Amino acid sequence: MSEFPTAHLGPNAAARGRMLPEMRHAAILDALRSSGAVLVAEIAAQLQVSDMTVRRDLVELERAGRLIRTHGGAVSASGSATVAMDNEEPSFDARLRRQHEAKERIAAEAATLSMAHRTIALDVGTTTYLVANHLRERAHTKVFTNSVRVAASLGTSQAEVYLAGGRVRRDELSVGGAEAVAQFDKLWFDICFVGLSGITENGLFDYSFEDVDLKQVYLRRSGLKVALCDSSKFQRMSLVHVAQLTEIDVLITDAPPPSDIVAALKAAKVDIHVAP
Amino acid sequence: MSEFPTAHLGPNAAARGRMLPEMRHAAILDALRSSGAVLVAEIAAQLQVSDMTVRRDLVELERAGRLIRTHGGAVSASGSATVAMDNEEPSFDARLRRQHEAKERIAAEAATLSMAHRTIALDVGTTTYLVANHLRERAHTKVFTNSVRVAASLGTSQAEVYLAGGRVRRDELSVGGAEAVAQFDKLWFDICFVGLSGITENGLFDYSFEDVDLKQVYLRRSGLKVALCDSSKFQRMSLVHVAQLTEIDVLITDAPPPSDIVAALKAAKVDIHVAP
DNA sequence: GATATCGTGTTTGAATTTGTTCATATTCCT
DNA sequence: AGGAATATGAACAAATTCAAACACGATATC
Repeated sequence: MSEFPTAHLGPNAAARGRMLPEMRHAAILDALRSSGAVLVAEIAAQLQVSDMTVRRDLVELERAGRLIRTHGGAVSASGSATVAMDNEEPSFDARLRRQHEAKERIAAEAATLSMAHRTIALDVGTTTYLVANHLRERAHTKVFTNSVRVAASLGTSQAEVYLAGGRVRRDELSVGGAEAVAQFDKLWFDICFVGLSGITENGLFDYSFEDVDLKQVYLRRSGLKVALCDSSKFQRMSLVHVAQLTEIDVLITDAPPPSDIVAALKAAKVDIHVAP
Repeated sequence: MSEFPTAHLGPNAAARGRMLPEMRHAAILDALRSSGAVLVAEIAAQLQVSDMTVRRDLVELERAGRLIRTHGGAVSASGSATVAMDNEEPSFDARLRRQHEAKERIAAEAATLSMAHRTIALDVGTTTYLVANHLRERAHTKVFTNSVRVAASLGTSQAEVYLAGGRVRRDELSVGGAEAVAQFDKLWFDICFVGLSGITENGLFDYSFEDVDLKQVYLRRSGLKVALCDSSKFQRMSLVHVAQLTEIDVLITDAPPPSDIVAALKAAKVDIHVAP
């Protein structure tokens, strides 16, 4: 950490010396993560800056949605769940915002489609994460996933959650590896929802080869195989080929795909759901 | 600090210093959850504020529908639940606030102790969660856990995280079950940190029988077995007996335990670390 | 090298919160 | 019932906290 003497008050006080705003922000969020609330005066003393500076930091952090300001300090955002789930995560957050409305429509449609099923497999990804939010009130439903985010989100809901075990991928917070595959390959799901990063007439693609193994497990071990794919991903290939079009039963998207993809999907007997 | 020792009334006096209104609200609701009813004077003494302030808090909380005010205090809103169950486990957030400073000191000590080790097993719980925050910068370290919270927290850090697979327990977000046990029982950890909810000369105790299986795995499969236990848990038994004192190597706590526990620990050859 | 820009600290007055006092209302006890 | 004891709420005072405006220094830009 810091090579300054420190040795002050506080558990990990980065004191004295010039300090970049980002370091202060990190310190504030760190304190918030461990105690759920911070006080302006306390932070100011610990970081050796004026109250006003701390307040300006808090304003900025609040605008970014990382905390909620109150009189005298701030409390943790996202309720006070302290799951550190909604923290920066540049990639995931950025992707979540991108095409958000389309993804939300797709997620709602997916939730409707899942109504009749009791064991649901949920892949990793932003769209599937939004699907999870729709399943919160669903009692007597078992959700199987390899996404730590989905597990954390549904961990406070009615649904029963089963998480695959194994190595946790950084940032994406997905679980992968042979162990996870073996664990889920023994099961059978009524329906699965698989996220994608690209679709062409040649099949389905994703950028992370670490997550592909489990996508294939979901597709192999489910009664109804549903792919979720917003319109920005049409005609895009990515790093890894996940599956052929014939390997899915339903594609949920937000706009009609180009005609060649439609033709290929028809040939593969895939239902196309365009979310309203 | 220029205040009283404060450690007189209440099992967990979260007093001292300034306090955000939100923290008071949380404390009130927490007390309400565990005992079903609260008294104005009691809360005021415990939080070191005037009665009037407590009343204003209660007015606010009543308007929000979180409780029902009575003469002299308030009772729980959703009357049905909250029957003063002592074996009931309070919410994660409530436990995180309770004895927070002590837990943070324990966590820092645990982090220091873990320095020399490369594969670390981290149990579920608030104290172990705080330990995780100290491991964020630790590269080339593998952390094994059954806590979704720990995995989410460390998922954006330098450390490598391995999560056990299985059923996710509601609220606590811990993974449990035969699958998880089998998965970790094949491994060997350099050091493990196990959280507790009680310790007596007869051994270690915990609220949740669902989490005990994995605690025992950690203790069975680790080179150095470390228990984390703040001083409010001395002489307290809980639902489940986790292990004998002889089954751990180190106990980290925040204050010297009562003499009979010390004697029993000495007999069991357990190192006692009192975090400064 | 001069100027603009950004971040920070200080001052000031306003807004919010908290503590205190004192009538009034409620509960408890005999 | 009556009356003592206590809780309550309104009003006010004191203490904090907030935010806008300005000043200062450092860095960036031309």
